[in-house]
Amino acid sequence: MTTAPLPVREQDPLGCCGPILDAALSATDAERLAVVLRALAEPTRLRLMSLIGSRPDGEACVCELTDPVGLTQPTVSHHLKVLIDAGLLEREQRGRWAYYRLLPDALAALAALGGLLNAPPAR
Amino acid sequence: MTTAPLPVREQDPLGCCGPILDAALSATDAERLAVVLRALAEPTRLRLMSLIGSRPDGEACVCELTDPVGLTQPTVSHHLKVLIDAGLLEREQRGRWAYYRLLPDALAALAALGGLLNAPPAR
DNA sequence: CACACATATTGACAGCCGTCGATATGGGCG
DNA sequence: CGCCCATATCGACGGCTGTCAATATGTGTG
Repeated sequence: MTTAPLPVREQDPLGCCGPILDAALSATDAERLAVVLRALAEPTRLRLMSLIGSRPDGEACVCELTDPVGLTQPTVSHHLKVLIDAGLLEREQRGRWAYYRLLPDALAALAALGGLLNAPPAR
Repeated sequence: MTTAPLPVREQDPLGCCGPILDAALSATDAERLAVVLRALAEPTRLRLMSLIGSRPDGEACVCELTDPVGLTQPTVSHHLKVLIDAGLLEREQRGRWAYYRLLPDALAALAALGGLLNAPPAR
């Protein structure tokens, strides 16, 4: 009891935890990762991602998103652009509408991030 | 070619992808997740997390962190506090030094996030 | 071509955030 | 107790960002 064990490391001491925990992140790698995380670290954008991803066909147009998030159309378009620039969404114009879809990386990231919802800050 | 397949969904159409992709995120859940992501969405804080996590004993004190990130001690202390408030780090005072360690959620999150480093934005 | 509709862009403004120097706090040592 | 060292807090400043109203762009329709 004197030493609380490290929760994951011990099971697989050599390289189980991905590049971030094996060696210190370089400044450029940290910036690259931060670009993606900055895009996700905003409640509205998280909801947009979730709204798009939870559609049965996996896509949505702007007009279907403004209402659920309760913001103006320009603001929603702005957020979608941020997500596209981060490499998380793709845009496809079909007729008058623009359809947005999650890219594979985004799917993986959101699936992984879901785990954080079950564990509120450990006070 | 006409329809690019969704990369993950098709393998397991019902609930494979965690809570975020199964149903639209509520405003409060989005805010809860954003709190954690805001803390991680900063290059310096990512490097601090990585530096701490990649230590052989899984912990580090402030004096060991200021040099690698190249910032002043107050700034590093500030970042560490942000990470603690987000429930990602724990602090233990031992003698004159304060040792920081990654919490289990942080370990899981960083391990998952590592995947994003291999895939630059899909232009 | 003129119009209507969906979306994108622009410009402005308020609030948040990363950084620093200066200073306070807190623990060990003589 | 008085000093030193490690860390935390404070106050200030500049830059970034989320939001909106107004307007521009683009796409189908009559």
